[in-house]
Amino acid sequence: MTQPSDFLSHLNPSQRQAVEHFCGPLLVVAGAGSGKTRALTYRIAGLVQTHRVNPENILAVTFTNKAAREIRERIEKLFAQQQALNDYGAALETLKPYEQTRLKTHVYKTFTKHLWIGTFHSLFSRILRFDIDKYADEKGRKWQRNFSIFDESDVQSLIKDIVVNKLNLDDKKFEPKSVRYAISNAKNQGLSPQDFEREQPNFRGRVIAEVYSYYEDALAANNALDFDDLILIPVQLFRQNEQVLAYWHNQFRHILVDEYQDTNRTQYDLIRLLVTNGASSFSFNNWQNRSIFVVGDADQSIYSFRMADFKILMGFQQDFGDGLRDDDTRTMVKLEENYRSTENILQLANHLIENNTERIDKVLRPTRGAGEPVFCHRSDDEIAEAEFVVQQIRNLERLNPELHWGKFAVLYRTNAQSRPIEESLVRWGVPYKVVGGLRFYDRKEIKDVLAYLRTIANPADTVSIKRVINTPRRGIGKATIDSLDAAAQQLGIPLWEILKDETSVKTLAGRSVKNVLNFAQIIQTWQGQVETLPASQIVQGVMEDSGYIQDLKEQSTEESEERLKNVLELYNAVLQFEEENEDASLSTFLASASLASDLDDLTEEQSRVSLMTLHASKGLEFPIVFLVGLEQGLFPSFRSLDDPSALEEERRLCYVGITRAQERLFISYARERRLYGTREFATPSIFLSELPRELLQTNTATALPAQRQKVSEKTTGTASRGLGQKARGQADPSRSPSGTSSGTRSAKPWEVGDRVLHEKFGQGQITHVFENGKTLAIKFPDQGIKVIDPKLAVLERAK
DNA sequence: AGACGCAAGGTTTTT
DNA sequence: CCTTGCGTCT
Repeated sequence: MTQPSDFLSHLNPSQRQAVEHFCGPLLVVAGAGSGKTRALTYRIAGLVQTHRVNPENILAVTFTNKAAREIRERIEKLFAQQQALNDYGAALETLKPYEQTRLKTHVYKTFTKHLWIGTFHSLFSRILRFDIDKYADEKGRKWQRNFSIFDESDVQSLIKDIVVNKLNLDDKKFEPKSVRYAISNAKNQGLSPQDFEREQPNFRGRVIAEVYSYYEDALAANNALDFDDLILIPVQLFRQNEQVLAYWHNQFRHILVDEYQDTNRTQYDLIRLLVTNGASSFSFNNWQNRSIFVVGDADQSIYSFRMADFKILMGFQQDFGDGLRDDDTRTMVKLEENYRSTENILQLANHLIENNTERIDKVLRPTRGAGEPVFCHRSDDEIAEAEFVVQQIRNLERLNPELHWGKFAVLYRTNAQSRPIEESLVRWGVPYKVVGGLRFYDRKEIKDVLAYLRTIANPADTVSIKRVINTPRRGIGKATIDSLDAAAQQLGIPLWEILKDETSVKTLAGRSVKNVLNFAQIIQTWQGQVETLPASQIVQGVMEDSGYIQDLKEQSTEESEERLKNVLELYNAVLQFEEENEDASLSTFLASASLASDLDDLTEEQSRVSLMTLHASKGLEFPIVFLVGLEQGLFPSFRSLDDPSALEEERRLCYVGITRAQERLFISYARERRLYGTREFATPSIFLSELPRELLQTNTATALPAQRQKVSEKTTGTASRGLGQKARGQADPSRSPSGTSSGTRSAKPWEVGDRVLHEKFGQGQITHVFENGKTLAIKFPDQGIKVIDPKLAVLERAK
């Protein structure tokens, strides 16, 4: 295209240094509002245009779909602008709409489509769709390319099932939630079940290791992965198969990582493997046509509870860089000019964060005027606080024509704090939205439909089958499902193998045979179409055939109407997905649905006040920001009060909150707050005492008091009451390999290994005997395994 | 199979 | 205080 100098002129010297970087390592320390996305996008554009790098060789990793989308769109726009100058000699904006569209399509087809931009999870799930069949874990567990991705609730119930039913343990003592957390942490540190077990000194740890191992069995049996696996398995695959690693190492010559402070150990390992091809990173020195470019800000590291480790960012210089000091290094650039906030707001942020010890020296430099003073407000309680916020919003909106509701944000530490604010907003008729509430893909009806689709895409996915087999109600009760499932488990085959076999169903399903067969028929029909029909048609077909739509229509309650609407919304999402992805298939759609936090909210609400947690606010900006609930024990959270590094993370969270504000910032706290039903006196947050008085305007003459450390007492109320008393229904078949058969022609009981002759299926061999011979599993050479009732079938001994 | 009642537990949660 | 989930009852 044209000379890159065109767009370099939009950059300050530090940004330019980052963007002009070609090969080798570079750490970009990018303060809040310093234009890091700009640096990232311009650099990618520069790689392609100036250095003629093939877009397919560029891997840009983010943590959110939103960030990935933003980068992609901005690159597209950048290219389109260049192309406009080339083709028309005019700015893109001055062209006719259809000319703009033509340009953008062209740019997409020739450049952006080929870039590997996405989240860690989506990019590496894509890689696993190519290569997971080359992987086996240390116990030999294998997965296929049509794997399902289990969400958090699938995973939790799986773990609960293991704790209660497999290990017969008390789920009070081994809460599925905390066991799950431990397993997730293990995976995020790159530990397999065996690795993990070796590290466990005590009983509890070893039990968790056992759960972990069973959990992996269950995932493999379902041909399913959890979120952590999408990172961990590539790492392990790359380590065990050097051809696979070499392939991707060769593919991704230029790797960029956004929000590098949020990477965890496993993600770091993954990046390192791709960069170094498995060579020790310290000795790795071959930067020929290759780069690693990371952007991050240790001061905005707020996800340590999800195993993110900002020390990985702090170690970059030693890991990959030249390790030289700030003035001499050629592998680090700092972006310190802030383009977002007024000087008053920035000074406040700078002062606050200087109270942290663990950081990279960095000061945000203002580029804008001083602005209004930051206002710190004290209220009597949370109701008064909410009232204050809403009155401020109303006044500002009324007095400033340019300030519509969408320019305000209220940020809080915990979701529970939204309620009083919402109530006030409702009372005064101010429109608002709570960001990051219930996710679209977490709705029951959406999960139901997705479970149907997963059943079709991946028949081994027993979790999904069980979810939908009787949804909507089709007369398949618990007893029937248990009997089918028990047989499958004892045979060590997926439930679906039983369901699709008419004979087995007839043997096991009792009164519900017809219903089960109908269900299996529906699924099987659409399975046959997966390769030939577009995903949208399968979705539509299944939703109708399954009676799911019909059922919702018949209910015709307010709730079911809403659900119906959502299901149709999902169908639209599939259509949209097909438009945007030429490799759209049922599997790829399901992956994108599992990895999406929400539907693409393209109707960017301009007319509502935004309410969200501080965590959810990262990466966003608003002209007017309210930061509420600045009280000890709330913010900072009581769990951080006795842990210095946790307290520093809370402080970073506060720093994130402050730096969201562009024009005006309001901070507030209450003297008394309702918490879990009881009113409690509140102490002003320690963070307030760290803000310079002269930058604050207050509503009280009272100086903000020095904070008193209040350690709330944690209620420990788990009286465990012995082991779980759940009856375990089945006799162990291995204890009674033979049984008595009443209605067969043979007096001698059937045994495993017996050769039989079946009236219809011919020669076969018994592989299992259930419940003293009431039913048999017989393997026929052509028909596979069938579960058969010897009382109903004409069965002879064969030799 | 569905509704109702009670007990427990309640930071944050990009994927 | 309020929400969620499970178990029991009909």
